[in-house]
Amino acid sequence: MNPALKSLFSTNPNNKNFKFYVEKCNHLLKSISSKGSVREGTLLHGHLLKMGISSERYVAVKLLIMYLNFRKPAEANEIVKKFNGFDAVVHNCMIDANIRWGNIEEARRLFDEMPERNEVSWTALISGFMKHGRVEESMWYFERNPFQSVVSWTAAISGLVQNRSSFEALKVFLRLLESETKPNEVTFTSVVKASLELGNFRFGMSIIGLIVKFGFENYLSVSNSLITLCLRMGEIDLARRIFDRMEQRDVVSWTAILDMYVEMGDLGEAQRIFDEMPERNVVSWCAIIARYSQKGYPKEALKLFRRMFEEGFKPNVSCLSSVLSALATLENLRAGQNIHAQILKTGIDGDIFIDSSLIDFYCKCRETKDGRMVFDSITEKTVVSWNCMVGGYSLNGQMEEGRDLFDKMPCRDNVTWSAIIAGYVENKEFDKVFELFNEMLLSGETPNSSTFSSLLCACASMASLENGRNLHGKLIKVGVQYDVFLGTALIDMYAKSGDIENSKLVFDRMPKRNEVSWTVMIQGLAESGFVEESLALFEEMKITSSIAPNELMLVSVLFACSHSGLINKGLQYFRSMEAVYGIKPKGRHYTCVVDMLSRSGRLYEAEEFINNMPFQPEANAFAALLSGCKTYKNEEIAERTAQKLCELAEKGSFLSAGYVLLSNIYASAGRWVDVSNIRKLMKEKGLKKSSGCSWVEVKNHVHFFHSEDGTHWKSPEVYEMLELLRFEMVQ
DNA sequence: ATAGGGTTAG
Repeated sequence: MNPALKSLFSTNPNNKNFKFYVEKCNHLLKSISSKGSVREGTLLHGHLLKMGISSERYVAVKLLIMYLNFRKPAEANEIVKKFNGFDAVVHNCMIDANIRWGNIEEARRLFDEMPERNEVSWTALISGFMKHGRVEESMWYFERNPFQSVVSWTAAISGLVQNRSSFEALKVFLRLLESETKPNEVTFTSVVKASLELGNFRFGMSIIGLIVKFGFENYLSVSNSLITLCLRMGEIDLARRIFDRMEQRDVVSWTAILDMYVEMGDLGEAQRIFDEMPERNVVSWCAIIARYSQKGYPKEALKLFRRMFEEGFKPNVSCLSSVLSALATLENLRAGQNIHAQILKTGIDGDIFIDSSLIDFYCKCRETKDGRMVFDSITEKTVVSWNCMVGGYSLNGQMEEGRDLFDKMPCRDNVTWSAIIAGYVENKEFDKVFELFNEMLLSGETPNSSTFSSLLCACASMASLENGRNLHGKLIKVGVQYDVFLGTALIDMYAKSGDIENSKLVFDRMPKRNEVSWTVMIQGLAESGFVEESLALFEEMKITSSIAPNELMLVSVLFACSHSGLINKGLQYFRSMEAVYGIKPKGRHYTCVVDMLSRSGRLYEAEEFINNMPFQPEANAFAALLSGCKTYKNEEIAERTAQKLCELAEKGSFLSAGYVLLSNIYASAGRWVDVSNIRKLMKEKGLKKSSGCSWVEVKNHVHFFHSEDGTHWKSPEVYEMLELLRFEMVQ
């Protein structure tokens, strides 16, 4: 039993300390009402009845509040009867409770029937409508409130912020200043949050002046919100100064500063702060786990999750959804299934955040069926749950299912559009990509940096410079926030479309670069023929950044070496791969080396290199060697290589390009019998020389032209036009 | 009436 309750029961009050005793009861009532159990409350109520103090007016009010908190309307009504009907206080309690229970209309009815309303009644209704997203009605009451205290002003301001109307909130705040009502610390925390939501840092900074003027700079809540504001503004030093200067700090202050270090990627310092925190609660645990998961450190997030258990904290709903998100990133199906089972067992299922995380988790683990099962089980789906499912299908290339859901969605946001567009990009259905983009614009949805990165990726795949440039212009016009993803997509688009100058320009101007940005730039330079620059950039990266070389960069580096005849340098890079960078060379790297040696005529070395490979070489490696044999007219090695290629062909792991190359070599040596044998072989296997293909875009529609099979649906017109042009040119 | 924590797109 509750020890405080036990001690109360064992005390016998006398006349002298009776007042103190009632005080004690009152206090306990309050504490049980907010965090106790119904049983404790009923016990205490019984005791108060016995002692004859339950009819003391303020005790009775507390009892009423307690029963309302426990959502026991019958018991609450019993108490109300004792008041001989409703008075303002009872009315206000009932209004408050009904708002919490979602019965806003009942609250309004109670308000209307009040003979005399006070400030509390008005404020309850104003904030009640705000909580239910009914901003206009709330403001209607706000404007007619005869009392207009700081509290109702603040209720309106914070309500507007909650309803994503921060601009309106700031306008109300300015009116408040003109009205000569003094704002308080709650007002300031709300106003700071408003400028944070708006991203209006200038306003935020001027708020700091007002805070000092009104003397609230030493308030804990004000300082905490200022720290968050400074962090989001990038004023890290200022945030740290405010934190250091605070006389007292609470979990919120510590969590905010911890957040900063995770944000900066300084995990060591974050860990240190976390260990140093004088106090940790479930929220701070959840905060750090969530942040690690969001910032791309899923393994660390899971480690912390385990530690949280060890230290005796029980994860709550928000913590579990972060953990599921981390497991989704790691594609750890087993662990996620365990958590899913735990969730079902403890009966905390049915949370929309958890369910959305589960959908995403199953889809990322390629189990779209399980994801769909969770999705179908949700009775009240949100945009996010829809997005998870549509995105899940997109991710797995199930575009038909994805499109089907997309069309059925009751409302879409820019994540929805981005998800489906990304799916079509991944699936290389580029005409659909631009079709949907136009539809998106028509629907009035504003594309963001994510949407644009997908579109630019499509342009890069099509080497469509014109389209890419248009998009670049459009995204400047829309005022999209630049981020690493978008910058990288631009670099890639320009590089793959052959405009290496602009590619470099974007790269140089990026304030922050990640591994992909460097990879894409190094690759772009190498493949555009700027091999020295590519190699120089690779070296620069090793010295000036904290990014480690990766597999893809080394493919580019080796490619650059082989195309500029830097054989020895290339071989050196190849050898240092495992020894220095700790990257195990893959087939592609070996192929680059074979290519390097073959191009320079070191055919015997190349052959030996292939023979000594620790695993099955790529067909392309033989092709590269064959190509060298053709250039340097070495039929002996060509013969042996051809033999190997044929063996590969038997196993079925062979490309048609290899056959074509082989037949070309025989042809150039005049060995027509062999040529026809290969052609026959290709026919038997149903292989076709992959046909040439080119395309143009007209009005955002991509038209393909294939060299062999396909005729474009407007071919006759195209040829007619060509004939016309030729005729005019000849004249 | 207020501050710190949750799910989705690249």
